[in-house]
Amino acid sequence: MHGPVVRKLGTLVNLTNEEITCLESLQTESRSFDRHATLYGEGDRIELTYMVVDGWAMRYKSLSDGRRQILNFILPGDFIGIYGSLIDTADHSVDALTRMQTHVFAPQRILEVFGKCPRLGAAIAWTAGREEAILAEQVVRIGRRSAFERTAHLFLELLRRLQLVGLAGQRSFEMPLSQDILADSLGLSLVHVNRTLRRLRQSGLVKLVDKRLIIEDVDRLERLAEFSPDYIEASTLPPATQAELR
Amino acid sequence: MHGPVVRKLGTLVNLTNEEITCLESLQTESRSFDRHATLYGEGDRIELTYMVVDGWAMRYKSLSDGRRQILNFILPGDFIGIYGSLIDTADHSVDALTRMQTHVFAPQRILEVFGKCPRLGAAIAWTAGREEAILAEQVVRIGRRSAFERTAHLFLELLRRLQLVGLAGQRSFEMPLSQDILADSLGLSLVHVNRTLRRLRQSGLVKLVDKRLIIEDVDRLERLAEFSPDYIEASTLPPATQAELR
DNA sequence: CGCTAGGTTGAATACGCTCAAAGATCGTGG
DNA sequence: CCACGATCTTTGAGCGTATTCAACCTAGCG
Repeated sequence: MHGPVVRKLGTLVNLTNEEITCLESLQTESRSFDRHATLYGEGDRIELTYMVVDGWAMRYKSLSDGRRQILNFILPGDFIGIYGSLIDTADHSVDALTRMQTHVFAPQRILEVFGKCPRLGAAIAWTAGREEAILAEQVVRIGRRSAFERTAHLFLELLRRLQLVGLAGQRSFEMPLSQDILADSLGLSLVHVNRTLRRLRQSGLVKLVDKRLIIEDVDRLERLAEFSPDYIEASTLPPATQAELR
Repeated sequence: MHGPVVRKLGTLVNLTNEEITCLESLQTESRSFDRHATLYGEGDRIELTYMVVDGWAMRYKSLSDGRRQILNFILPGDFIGIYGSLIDTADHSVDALTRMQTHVFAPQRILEVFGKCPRLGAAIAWTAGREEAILAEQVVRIGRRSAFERTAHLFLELLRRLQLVGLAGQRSFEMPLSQDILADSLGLSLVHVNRTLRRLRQSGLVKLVDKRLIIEDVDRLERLAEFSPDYIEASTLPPATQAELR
């Protein structure tokens, strides 16, 4: 069984054995983190790149008076610090939200992959593009959606992203997020998140059992939140690139 | 005199003549757009990449009921559709905010540059990373700052970005944005933007003459908005990459 | 058993929104 | 060159969504 990274990149291009070997060359060293561990903080030099095998993390920024905004959530299959070879100090922090398991390597290793396995390199670059698309959707969510829509929309995004790596069912997934964390992601107050969740529950749209989020009617919630999953899934690399990278 | 792209990339790496030639190979074909022209819309195939020589544009998403959120502003020196070789349909739209002048080329040309002039390629890739950093800052701005801080913060961002390409003075620049556009960038209503601008004016922080924004006291405004320009400027490429790309 | 982290609820307040209408500015055609 | 329409700005009034403050409840863990 392959890890979440292979699974995710595999939906994009059919990885050859050589490419899988190439990817595995990045997976020589493992490192795990406890909940609340800080992988790196604002201003730190970025010396390492991580591939997340298991667990959740968050990328965030803090203001001096304690306000905090979560930029996005990092899930299994995601990379942390891919831009390490291009940017030397971090402009945000990354904390583990659960216990995490990762592979670590030097950022320059990515550049080597581009040379050796260009098609795999393209798939990894695509990953970076998708990350930007997720960030863009986060801007719209916070800027132009109501608290109700925002929350629903985030849940649907998490559902889809987790499905892509085989960690969510048709309509449910483990969600290790406190309301406090949700608030800082959604740009809302903790109290208002609590009330919004209640509304979502009372409308029969979601159920929350233990830490598992169950979406009662995915279609209805998608319509309500005007959610479209295009920005998450890989269609394929455009034909031009496919040809270019042979 | 070189264009804004050379100027911007030049702050990052000292471009050799060969690299400048390499960059100029992307500037063979020009195209200009009228104000309000749509470069591409959500769902369109991305077939071309643009380098902006002059004029402003915006990247935005719309909801079905007419709500609109601007993701970021595109200024001279910026690229549009760099991910063209990786993503085949656009998940957002790009409209010209003023008359624009650009250079166009096929997305795959970027890949060629990576091969021929790797250091220049790295500088262009850095550009993409910076774009993500700007988007991240937009998330924080909208999610966790007050209307007053938001507006001030955006103005400072625009000042710095324009200074980088030589299009702003020490404390002022041409800003071709209506309040309606500002509102959709800041996640506020038009009316509230108007009132916020008045407050900024009455506090003696900014002045708006014709379409020129003058920041009365940049330091004070930066402190007030908790603005730090690190995410905009190039420090340098990290040493590891410099070595790698020789 | 007591502490801490997280969840729930109420009450009062405030920030920003909507609706509405009236000026100002600019480009264009008569 | 002026008049007209279109676009953009300004202001008032009332409202609503989301915030703050505060308290209490619950579960898990040492």
